[in-house]
Amino acid sequence: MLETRELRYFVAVAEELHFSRAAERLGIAQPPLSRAIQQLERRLDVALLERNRRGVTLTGAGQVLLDEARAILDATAAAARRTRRAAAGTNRLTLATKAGANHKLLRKLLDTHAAEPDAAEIEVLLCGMGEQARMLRDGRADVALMQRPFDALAGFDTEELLTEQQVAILPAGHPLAARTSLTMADISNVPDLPVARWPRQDGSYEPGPGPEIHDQSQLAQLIALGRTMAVLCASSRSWLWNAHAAAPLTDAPHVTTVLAWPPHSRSRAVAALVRTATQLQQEPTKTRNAQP
Amino acid sequence: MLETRELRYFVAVAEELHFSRAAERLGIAQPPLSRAIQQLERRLDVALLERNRRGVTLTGAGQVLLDEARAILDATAAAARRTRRAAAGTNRLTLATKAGANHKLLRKLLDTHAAEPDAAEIEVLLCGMGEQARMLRDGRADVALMQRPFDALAGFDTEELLTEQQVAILPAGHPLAARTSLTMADISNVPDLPVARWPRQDGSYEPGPGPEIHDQSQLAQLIALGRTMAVLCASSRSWLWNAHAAAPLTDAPHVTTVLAWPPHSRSRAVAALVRTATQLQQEPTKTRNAQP
DNA sequence: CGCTGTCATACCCGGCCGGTATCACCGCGG
DNA sequence: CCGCGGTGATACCGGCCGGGTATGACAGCG
Repeated sequence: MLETRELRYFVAVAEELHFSRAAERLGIAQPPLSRAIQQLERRLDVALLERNRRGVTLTGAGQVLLDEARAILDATAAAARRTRRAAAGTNRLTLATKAGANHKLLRKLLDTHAAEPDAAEIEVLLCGMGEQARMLRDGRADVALMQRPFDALAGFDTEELLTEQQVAILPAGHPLAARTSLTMADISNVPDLPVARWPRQDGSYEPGPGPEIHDQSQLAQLIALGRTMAVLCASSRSWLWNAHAAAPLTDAPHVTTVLAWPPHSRSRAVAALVRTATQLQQEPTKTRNAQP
Repeated sequence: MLETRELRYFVAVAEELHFSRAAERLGIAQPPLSRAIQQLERRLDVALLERNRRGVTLTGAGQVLLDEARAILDATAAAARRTRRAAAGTNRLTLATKAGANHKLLRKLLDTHAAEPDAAEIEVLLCGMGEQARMLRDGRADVALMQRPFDALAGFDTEELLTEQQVAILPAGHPLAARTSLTMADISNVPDLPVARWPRQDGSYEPGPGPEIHDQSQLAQLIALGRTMAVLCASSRSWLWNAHAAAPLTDAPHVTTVLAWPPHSRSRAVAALVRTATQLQQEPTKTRNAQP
């Protein structure tokens, strides 16, 4: 059976592609690390690394193990955290959500849930773009609000909460802001107003003229200054400034906000919250496409 | 960081609720096991087990860790198996499917995939009821055909392939077999023909008059003998005997056959098969609700 | 009040994990 | 051609820890 320590060592080497640096990162000396990796390869009877002159490369099998090991190490950290939190307060939940998104929906979910008998106390954890997945995976959160198709939902159970149109957020003074509706064609390649660029899953940005966005307050500022525009779900209207204008995008894909949680979670508290959310979803008229 | 060994030990104790039996199962003596669990509890600073007079019970935190640990151990076994298989043949896939279901769909999927350039060689692994999930989780399979809502799809990525009606499979001579369509009400509580009972996720059976079914051949035999009937998806017609009859159930929920795979799988071969499956799904006229 | 069955404690031993020192090898530059 | 720096592998050693045996503490029970 693979030991956690071996996986940790292997991930370090596979990421650094350098034994000495990996050893330093792990806080051990290089020879024991070499030996540990050799033992791992012997026990699996698989070549994981190609030792060339000048450096190390991953074999195909090594790449597979790297993916698997990362997931296992995340799950292990998650197990420890969840166990500790279960011991601390049995009726507490941590909900991760994008900072600044879905004010109303979140408010409604929390209010409705709090009204239930024996409702778990819910701690809200605000995190940056797409960080919710990591929070769920490593056990810092029990449940998260995420958005399809933006967030990576692979590996989680989900409950759909709200589907809404996307809108373009523009500087109030811009000519396009006068329009009552827009299309993707209208907003692409506007010379003086490039579309803002969000980070991808890995944190990198695709090339383009627009500014690189890290969080919502920065985006709001840049739009207000007339430097960029952004495409967001309709409920983002709730945090608009006076200097902002919003126009629906008729042909942009709809965005679905979902409640997500780790699939093997059998927690009573998560189940209760999901049940609450399901009921919310069945009477969506009050929140769907709500206008400010 | 939690070690695999500790998790293995804890799972054994949590399942047996008995140190000596758990130690025997693990192939070690009882005292080291006691010590290991104590160390685990000390390092987590959490009480996992309640040692009463006469036996052991799990605390809430212990229950949480049990769930997490089982998932981690499965993932660890999966990692080893997948790594070994990646090393053995880089362009091979194992597909798990229910024995006897979806002949045509599977055949079409395999044929279409084999026609692709650089197609991975696909090994088909037939397994019993709901075993596919375990096969995927512990790395014996890379991809599986499963059915919603019967199979537990939590934690997997899926691609829908085929949605079909359910049909009642009856002994050919039975009066109900003459009907061209049936409802759930028609077949529930038929005195001389109780509905067969399938195992649940945990392998147990819910109580009822019908026989307990383990596999499809046994079911076929029992139906042919006039001892039971069963409700299955329409494509099951393809394996019917002369002694069988099938009638569509107008009000039974539809069954969707999906291709499922572990969410973090970044394998080229899985991606290619999924792409093939997506294309199948886009031209569904030939297979959807296919009648024999 | 022993007897039984439970888990915990005490103690010992061997293996392995990690450290230091060193080697083998390669590329490179004088 | 020959050191030199830098790579990972090897050799060896010491301490810790995981595992074993023997035994204890304690509760239930006849």
